[in-house]
Amino acid sequence: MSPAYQAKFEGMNGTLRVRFAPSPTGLLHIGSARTALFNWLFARAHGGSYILRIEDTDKERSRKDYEQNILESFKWLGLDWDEGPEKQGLYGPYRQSERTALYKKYIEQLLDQDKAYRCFCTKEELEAQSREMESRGEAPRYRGTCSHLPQKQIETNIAGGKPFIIRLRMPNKKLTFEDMIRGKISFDMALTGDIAIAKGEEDPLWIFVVTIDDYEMKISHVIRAEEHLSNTPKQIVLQELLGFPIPFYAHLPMILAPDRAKLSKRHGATSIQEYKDAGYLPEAIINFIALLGWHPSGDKELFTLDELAKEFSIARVQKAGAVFNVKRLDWLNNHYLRKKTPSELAALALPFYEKTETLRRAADETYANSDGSDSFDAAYVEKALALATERAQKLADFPELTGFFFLVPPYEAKLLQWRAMQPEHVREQLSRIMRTLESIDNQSFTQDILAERVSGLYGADRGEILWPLRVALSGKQFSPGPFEIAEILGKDRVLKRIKQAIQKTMQ
RNA sequence: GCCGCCAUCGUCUAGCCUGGUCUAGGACACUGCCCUUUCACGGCAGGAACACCAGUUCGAAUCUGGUUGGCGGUACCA
Repeated sequence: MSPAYQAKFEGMNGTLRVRFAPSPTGLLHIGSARTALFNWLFARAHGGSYILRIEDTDKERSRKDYEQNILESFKWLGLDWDEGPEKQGLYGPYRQSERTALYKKYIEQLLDQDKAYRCFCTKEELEAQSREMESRGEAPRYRGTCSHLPQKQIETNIAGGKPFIIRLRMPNKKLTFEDMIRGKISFDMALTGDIAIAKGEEDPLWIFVVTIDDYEMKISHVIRAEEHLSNTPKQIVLQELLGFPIPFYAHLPMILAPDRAKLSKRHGATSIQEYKDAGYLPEAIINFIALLGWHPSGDKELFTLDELAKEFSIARVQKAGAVFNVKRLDWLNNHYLRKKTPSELAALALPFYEKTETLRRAADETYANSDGSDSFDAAYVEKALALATERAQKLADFPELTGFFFLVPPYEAKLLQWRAMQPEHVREQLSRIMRTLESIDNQSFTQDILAERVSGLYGADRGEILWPLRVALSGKQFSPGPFEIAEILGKDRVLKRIKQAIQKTMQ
C-alpha cells in the first residue's frame, strides 16, 4: 500500500468504522474469527468503531442458536463490539431481517430511476443460456433479455403473477479500485452482465443488502475474506448508481488446510466452539490466527490482544493464503497453559474431567471413596494439575496426564522392571525404598528431602531404584519424576502404592 | 472455459515498496547431542526455501515481461 493511500485513513479517528458481518448459518468458523479479529484490530489500532451485523437474509439457513454461538465465541475470544446485537447504537437495528423496509425503499428507487429492471426469465432459460455461452468459451452472464421489455408487457406479467427478479443495469466499462492490501485491481464489467439484486421487491439478495447496510451504517473500511474480491466491483457499481461514497476495501488471504484446499469440515475442527471444546485457550487461538496472514516487522511471535492492537497494521497483511498448522497452535496453547496459576488451571481443566468416567471424581473437591479410603481437596487437585502443565498441549490432555493422582491405573508387574531387572530384584528394591520412606515423617515428605534420602539407596544404576519407584507411584510408562509425584501424593498414599506394587511382583 | 488474485525452508513468515549490508533471518515441525530412571521441559547443534525463463542493471529474492503452478469467483447462497 502506498504511503499516500495509507494517509487517507490514518487520522480518521472517530469516523473510522469497520464491521464484521457473519451470517448465522453455522458455528463461528475459525476463518471468520480471523476476519473478525483483523477488523477489530484495525478499529482498535486506529481509534475507530467496531460494528457487528448479523446477515440473516437467508431465512432457510439462518438460525438463532447460531447467532448466539457467534456472540458467545466473540466474548470468549475477548472481542467486544461497539454496536450490534445486545449493544444498540445509532445505526441499528443490526440484524438484516429487521431492516427489510430500508432495502425495499432502495429497490423502488432503483426501479423508478430505471437503474434496475424486472427480469421474468425462468431458471431453466437462464441455465440454458449460460451453458451455451460457456460452450463458446465466453464468460457466462445474463444477456439482457428482459432489459428493455415494453411497459405494457411488464404490467401484464406482473398482473398475471409471473415471478420476477430484479436486475441491475451494469455499465459497460472497466472498473478499477484500490485494495488496501493488494493495490489496484481491475475488472471488466461488460463480462459481468446485469446482476440480480433481489428476488421480487421484498426479498433482497446479499450483494444488495450488504451495500445498503455498509452505507447506512457509515462503514468506512470493508475488511473481508478474499473470496469477496470479485464482489467488490459489483458493489462499487451499486454505490455509484445510488450515489453512495465508496468505502475502502481490504481483502484478506484465505486460511488453507494442509492440502492447500479451503479449510473445511473434512480437515477436522473448523469452528471456534470445537477448539474451545478441545481445550484450547482463547489467548492461543487469538495469537495463532493473528499470525495467519499478518506479521510484524520483527521476530516477535507472542502477542496478547492488547499488544496486537498496538502493533497491527493492515499494510503488513499477507497476500498469499496461509496454511493452518495445528502443531503451531498446540505449541502456543502449551505456552499459554504454562502462564496460568495452579488455581486458574484447575478451574479451566476440571470441566474436562467430567467427560471421563473414571476421573469424574477429581472434579469434586470433597470426593471420598465409598469406603472413605481417599479424598482430594482443592489444593491437592491444583498441585496435581500444575505438574502436568509442561506435558499438556490442551486442557483435554489433563485427565489422561494426571489420572494417576486420583486412581492408580491398572498396569502389568513387568512395567516395574528397569532394563534387565528380575522380579525378585524389583521386589527387593521396592522393599528397601519402602523402609527408607517409612522413616521420613509427614512434614519432611518433600521432593528435596525424599530425593536426598533415597539417593542413599542408589547403586551403579540409579534407574534400578527410580524406575520401579516411579512406576509404583504412577502406574505409567511415562510420567513426571517420582519425588515430585510423591510429595503431592503424600506419605500415606505413597506407602500404599509401593505396597501394592510389591504385591504385584509376587503374583 | 472465462475473470481475478497469488507465488521465500515441510508450515507460519522476516527481507521485497526505497536493488548491493542475504554465503536469505526467526518461529513451529523434524534430526542429532547434552541434561535425565521414563516422558516432557530446558540447552546446544543440524538439515531445510528465493517456482521457472527472459529482460533491465556493474549488481536482482528485491524492478519488468512471460511461463508454470496454486487459490478464489463465475447462483434467484452468503
